[in-house]
Amino acid sequence: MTKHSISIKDIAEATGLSITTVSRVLSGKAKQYRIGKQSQEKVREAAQKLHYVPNHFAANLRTGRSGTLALIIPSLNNPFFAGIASEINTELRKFNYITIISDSDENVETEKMELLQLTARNIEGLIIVPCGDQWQHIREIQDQGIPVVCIDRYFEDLDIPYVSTDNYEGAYKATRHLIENGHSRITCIQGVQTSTPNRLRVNGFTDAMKEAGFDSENIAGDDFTFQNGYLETKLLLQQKVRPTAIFTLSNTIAMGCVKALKEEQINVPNEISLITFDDHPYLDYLSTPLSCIAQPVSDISKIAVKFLLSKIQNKDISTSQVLLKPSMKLRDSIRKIN
Amino acid sequence: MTKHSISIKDIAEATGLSITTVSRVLSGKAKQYRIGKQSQEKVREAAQKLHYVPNHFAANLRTGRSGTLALIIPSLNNPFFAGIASEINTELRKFNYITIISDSDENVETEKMELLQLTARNIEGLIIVPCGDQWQHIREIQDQGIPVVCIDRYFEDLDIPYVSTDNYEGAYKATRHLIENGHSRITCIQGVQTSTPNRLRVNGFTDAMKEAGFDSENIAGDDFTFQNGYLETKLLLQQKVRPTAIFTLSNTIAMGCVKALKEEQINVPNEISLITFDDHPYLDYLSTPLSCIAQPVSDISKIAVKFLLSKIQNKDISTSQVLLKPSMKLRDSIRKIN
DNA sequence: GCGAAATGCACAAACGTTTGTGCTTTGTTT
DNA sequence: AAACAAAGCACAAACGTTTGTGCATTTCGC
Repeated sequence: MTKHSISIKDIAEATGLSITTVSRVLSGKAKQYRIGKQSQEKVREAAQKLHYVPNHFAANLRTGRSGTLALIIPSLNNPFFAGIASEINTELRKFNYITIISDSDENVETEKMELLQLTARNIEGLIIVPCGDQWQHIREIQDQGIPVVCIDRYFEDLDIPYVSTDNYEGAYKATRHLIENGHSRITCIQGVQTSTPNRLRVNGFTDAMKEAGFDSENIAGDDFTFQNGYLETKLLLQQKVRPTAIFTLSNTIAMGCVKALKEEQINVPNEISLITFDDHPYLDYLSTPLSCIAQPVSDISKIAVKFLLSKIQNKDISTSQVLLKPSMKLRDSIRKIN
Repeated sequence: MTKHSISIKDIAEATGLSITTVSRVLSGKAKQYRIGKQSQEKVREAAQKLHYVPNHFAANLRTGRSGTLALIIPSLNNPFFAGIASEINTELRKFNYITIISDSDENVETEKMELLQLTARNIEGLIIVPCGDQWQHIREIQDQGIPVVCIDRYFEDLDIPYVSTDNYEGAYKATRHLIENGHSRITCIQGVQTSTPNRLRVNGFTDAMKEAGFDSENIAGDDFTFQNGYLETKLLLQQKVRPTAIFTLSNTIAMGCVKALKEEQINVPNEISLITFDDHPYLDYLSTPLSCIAQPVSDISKIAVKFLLSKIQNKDISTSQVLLKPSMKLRDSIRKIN
């Protein structure tokens, strides 16, 4: 019904003050520009009564600041990323920012498109879980003066800030745990090989295996997907000598693996032990509750937000790079063998 | 590095054409305003070379159209809603809209705050899963001329369009299925009582029970949460006469229920059968794969988008209200008893 | 070749804010 | 009472687009 949404001009007319004054009161600059108490009161009252809603577009056109931050993740359907999104969304709201969440669908081209769209909307900062090994377009954003923070996946040796898990240690710990339980034929099902986290996780795995004097070459797969986990496990089970344990490098891979194991009627952990990267509430209720390396999702998100905001405010361009310690959650998916 | 992001003015200078012409070419109005082929070419070339990125703020200030739609859901952490969000996000991108996803955290006040924020950003439409039984603020948005579509949860007898599942039928079917398998002592664990879907689901349950001549009063709980499912199941198990089957009205409730059953070492389905509303990939891999009433999430999302877009384009204010048929997915959580 | 129609483009206003600057009024100091 | 500082406010430009209108120039029918 409201034909024309009301502007500060309307408030100016209603109060008999100037547009300037109204703007200054409403944007909290009253003190700075010495607007009298009474005028302030009048303005606020009128704004209330007229249901004034500021037009961000006009304000942002003028100031260049959009009050909008962007979050790009590979997939909202992945509970791990959904968790991050939720956390970051609520965290940023506390600081009066609105977050535009984009789903790159694990596709670098989509990621680039999104990024273009987002810059057109003058985002003031970006938190991104890059979905490929390309970083030029991300770096470009940063070079345009827009603060960027990578989370989960990141690029080593680049001056883009990141906060992630100590993937090497997580994988090393998981592998050690399997070894300590008597396993020596362990297969690792990995994700995208070019991604840093995957590389580090694989390193953790192979180092632990080598240290123990075991074959560290049993690495299969090439994608952080359900399908990959499923297929690779299927293949694995057709070998003459099966592994005694599988280490999957993500929750999606793990679920595919579980599906394959179930289809082949392999009992976990009696026939094959299983441990995975990433935690999820559901893991507790699977037919065999799955042991895992849990990433500190909440901390990662909060620190990423902190980095981003401090960069936005201080224009502090020092590169901050942090790795948080993962924790191991033991459930019932690992059997001790002699 | 790029000191000052380049505008159509820069392109105008580069090409020797006027700002007007550049604008018209770039916004696809070249034909309409009879801009010559050559000029068009020059403009596009320059835009390319200068890496022109349009400033939405300016454009939107002028046109009033923001290219932004909003989606409000109760929780990104709920895979059911995350799925909807993902679907809608990608669907809307196809139409060159950007979606702002907001998480109301199952809190009406937050929902209202979000909505206010969003109107300030001139959203052109809203898809919402309302988290309470309050509708005034939503209705207000619609009255402002902004198309609104409710999904999943909605308000009966109101002229706000919605697309959801036929909750009554889903619940009725689930209950019938239990009854046909010999169950008569069935407890239903419900969610928020004031919500329409919950009410209809309960109706479906009680109608099926009454029809069969069974006690239809065994309804517990009051929240769509894990905790509620957990607690109510715990209480349930302390009764002298336990139900032979449980019907949970959401995936979150189901998981809480599963946790409680597991703690009390109740075997599903041997001791108690279980069926739930909402599907999820994980359900297949639980210790007992859970039978469920699956909602057509993808269809719901797509139809909602369709409604919204048609309303935006045609300013068609006819109220569209649709209920889609749910499907029953049988897994291994229901035991046939004599 | 003449008038009319079609083609190709530019002027300038407008969208709703923010903000540097400057004008008036009031208060304070001597 | 003169001089000056502080308080309180308004003017007007600017942000980067879009768009109604109008002025040239070309094309065409005859």
